[in-house]
Amino acid sequence: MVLSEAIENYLKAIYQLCHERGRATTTALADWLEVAPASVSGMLKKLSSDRPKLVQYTRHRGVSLTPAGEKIALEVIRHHRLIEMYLHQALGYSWDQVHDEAEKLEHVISEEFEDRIAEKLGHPEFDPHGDPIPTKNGELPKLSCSCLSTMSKGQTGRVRRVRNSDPALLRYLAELGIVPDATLTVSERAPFGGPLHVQVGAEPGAAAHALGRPVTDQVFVEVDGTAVDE
Amino acid sequence: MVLSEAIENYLKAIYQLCHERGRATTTALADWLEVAPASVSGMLKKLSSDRPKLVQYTRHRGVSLTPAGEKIALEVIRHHRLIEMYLHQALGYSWDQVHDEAEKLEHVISEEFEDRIAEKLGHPEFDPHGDPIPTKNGELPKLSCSCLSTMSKGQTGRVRRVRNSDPALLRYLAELGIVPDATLTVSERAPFGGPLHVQVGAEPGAAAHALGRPVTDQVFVEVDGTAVDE
DNA sequence: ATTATTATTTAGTCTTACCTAAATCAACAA
DNA sequence: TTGTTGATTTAGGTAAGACTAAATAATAAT
Repeated sequence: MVLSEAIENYLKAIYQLCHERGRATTTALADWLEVAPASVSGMLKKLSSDRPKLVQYTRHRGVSLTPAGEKIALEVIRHHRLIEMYLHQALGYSWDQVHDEAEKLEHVISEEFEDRIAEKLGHPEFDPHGDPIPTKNGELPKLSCSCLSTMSKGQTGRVRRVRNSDPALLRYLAELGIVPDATLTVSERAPFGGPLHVQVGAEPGAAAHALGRPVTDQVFVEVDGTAVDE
Repeated sequence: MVLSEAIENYLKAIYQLCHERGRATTTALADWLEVAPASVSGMLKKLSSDRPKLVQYTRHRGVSLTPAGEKIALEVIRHHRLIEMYLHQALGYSWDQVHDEAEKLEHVISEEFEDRIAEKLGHPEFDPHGDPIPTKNGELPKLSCSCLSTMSKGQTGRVRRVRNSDPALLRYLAELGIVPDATLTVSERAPFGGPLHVQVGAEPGAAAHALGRPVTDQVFVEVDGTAVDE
C-alpha cells in the first residue's frame, strides 16, 4: 500500500494531536497542517471511507486512528525521528536544523535506508529533542517526565525532552543550556502563571533565567529520580 | 523558484538525452520517463511558455535546455550522484542499490544537506558508477574514456564508467569483476556485432567472458593511457 | 508523387488535494 | 425555547500532471 505524502501527514497529525491534546478535531488539524478546515473535512471523509480504513471518523465528532492507521503514523514518526538523529549525529546538524529536513525526507526513504541509519546509530531510543523513536513494531520507549511548568520552587530535575520544533525557540533554549540531560533547578515561581525562574547546571549559585508559560509548557523534566506523568 | 518533482525529472531527462544521444524527442522522453507521449507534449508546451524559460521547444522539432534549465538539471544531477556516493560510502549500499533511493532523495534534500555530504565525502568527482558529479557551479569533471564496444582485440584498458542503472545488470557486471578501476583485456571480437570476449584483471591467463552489445555499449574504458571519446 | 508508417500534437477526461463561500450543526446563554 | 456563535460540512472550483482517442505532421517506401 503506497500512500501520498499528504495522507501520511494527516495520519501523523492525527496521531500527535490525539496524544498531545487528547483528541483531533477538524480545526485543530487544519491549524496544524496549515490547510483550510474544509480541506480537512474532505480528506477525513475520504480516509474513513477508503479501505483499508485508516481512521475512525464521524462528522462533527473528531477523528482517531484505527490500528492500521496508527501503524502507519508510527512508521512515519519513526522515520522522522531516526532521520533527525542521523542528521544530528552523522552530519553535524544542530537540533534546530533537523526538523525541516526530516519533514521532507521521512516520506521518501526506503525500509533499507531506515534500517541502515538505525544500525549506524546503534538503534537509538530518542531523537535530539528527546522524543521517543518508535521501534519497528510500533512500540514507544517509555519516557517518564513531567512538564517543566508543573514543577514547584526548589525542585531539581534533568531535562528529558523539548517538544517543539521551532528553530528560534530551540536556539534560544540551547543558548540557555536547556537541552536534553541538562540539570535544572526551579529557583522561583511567580504566581498566576507568571514566569518560572530556573537555574541551569549543578552549581548552586548559577544565574536564573525567567521562562514564560509558552516555553515551560514545552520542556519536560525528570524530577530528581522520582517521576510521574507521560 | 521552487520546481515540482515532475519538472525536475523532465529537465534531467532532457539533459541526459541530449548528452547521450544528441537530441531529446517527445517519444524518447516519454520512454525515459515512462509516461505517455501526449503527456510529454503538454509538459514541454508548458515549460517553454513559462518564465523563466527553462527549455527551448518547437513543435515537432524536439527540445533542448536553456542555460537556466541546464543549471537546474545539473543541480539535480549533482544531488543524485552525490547521494549515490554517500549511500555507497557512508551507508554501505552496493552500487546496484543506490540509484532508486537517490532518485527519490534528489528532489527533497536541502542545500545544507548537499554541502554536508559533499564535505563528508571529500568532494568526490565521480559516483559509484563512475558518472561525473557536477560541481556547485555546474562544471563536469572531465572523463576521458571510450565505449567498450569500440575496443579491438588485444586492447587493454581500465573501467571508468558504467552508464546504466539497472540493478540486475549492475549485479551481473559486479559478479564478473567489471566495476570502475578494473582492468579489462579484449581477447576476442566476433564480427557483425557479435559478442566481445574480455578478460578481467591483470593476469594473462584469466578466463574470458562473452559480452553482448547491450552490455558493452554501457561500459566505458580508458584504454592503456591513451584515451579518446567523451 | 503518392501512400504507408511513425512521431507528435490536440482535445477532452480523470484524480489528488487544495481553495472560497455558503449552509448546517452543536453548544451554550438568554 | 430561541438565538447566537463557533465549528464543521457541503457545494462548486482550480491547478498539476497524468491518461486515451483522434487528428495531424514528418518520414520513408513504393
